[in-house]
Amino acid sequence: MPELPEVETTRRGIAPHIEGRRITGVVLRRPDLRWPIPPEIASLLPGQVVDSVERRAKYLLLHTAAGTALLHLGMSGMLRVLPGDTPIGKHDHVDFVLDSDRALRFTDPRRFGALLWQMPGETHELLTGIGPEPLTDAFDGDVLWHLSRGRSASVKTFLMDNAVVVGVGNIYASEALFAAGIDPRRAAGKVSRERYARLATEVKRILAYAIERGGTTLRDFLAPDGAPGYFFQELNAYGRAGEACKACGTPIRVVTLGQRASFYCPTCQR
DNA sequence: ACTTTAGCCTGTCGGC
DNA sequence: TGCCGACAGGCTAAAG
Repeated sequence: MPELPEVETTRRGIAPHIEGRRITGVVLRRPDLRWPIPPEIASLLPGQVVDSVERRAKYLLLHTAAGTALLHLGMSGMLRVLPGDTPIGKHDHVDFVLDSDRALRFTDPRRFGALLWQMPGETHELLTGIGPEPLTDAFDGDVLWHLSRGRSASVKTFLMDNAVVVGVGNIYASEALFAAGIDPRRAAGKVSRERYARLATEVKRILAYAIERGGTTLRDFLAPDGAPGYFFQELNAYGRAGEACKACGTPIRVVTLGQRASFYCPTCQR
């Protein structure tokens, strides 16, 4: 399930093959993803050169002079650059045919992903009102502290709120709270300024390290070149219920917070 | 007006 | 072998 590091890994994998290339055709095999694919993509995109591939939150943005294609991988989405004659699989929903005799192929078994369109100068409404990028200076402990005052939701649910900071999903929220020594069940409004500073630092450190390691592979995720992510081996809390805490040996516990499984060490996290 | 919660979308997997 | 429930992330609508 792609979170920010997996989307960034995907961006870095496809960008060298996409940027500066011309899209010669678009094949839409299934228009019914998370939202319907805007049909104008099939007419506007062919002939366009991809100027750059950007990531904002968990969206990938393919910029062209005619507009920008927004791609979201959902839970099971994958983007790969393949030889143009690669046989079509059951869940291969979109091909962007390139002038390099290859194709950028979007595969998504569960179809929670999306392909949307943004005209030049516009910002898609899904990208408005979302929080700062966690790996920029716009995100720090004071942002968390200020926004959290008076909030009764758990600090983990708060950290996963896209209006607070983007790209921190279930896996990395659990890991960052473990690293910061904060109990995920604690009310967001009752976490101190000092502890939020630590939390923001850990969010940045863990996301950056996960990107360096090629993301976390759980179930479906593979980088565009087919390589698995190796951050999985570094998980200290996520998915380790009943296993010994790597720091103190206490069994890791799991609770449900905001409809999400949340893993923590009852000794190290307070 | 804002925060929080519940529901929905779909395929896979484990258990019986 | 086949069925059923649980689960996954993130957006939306409803509730508080």
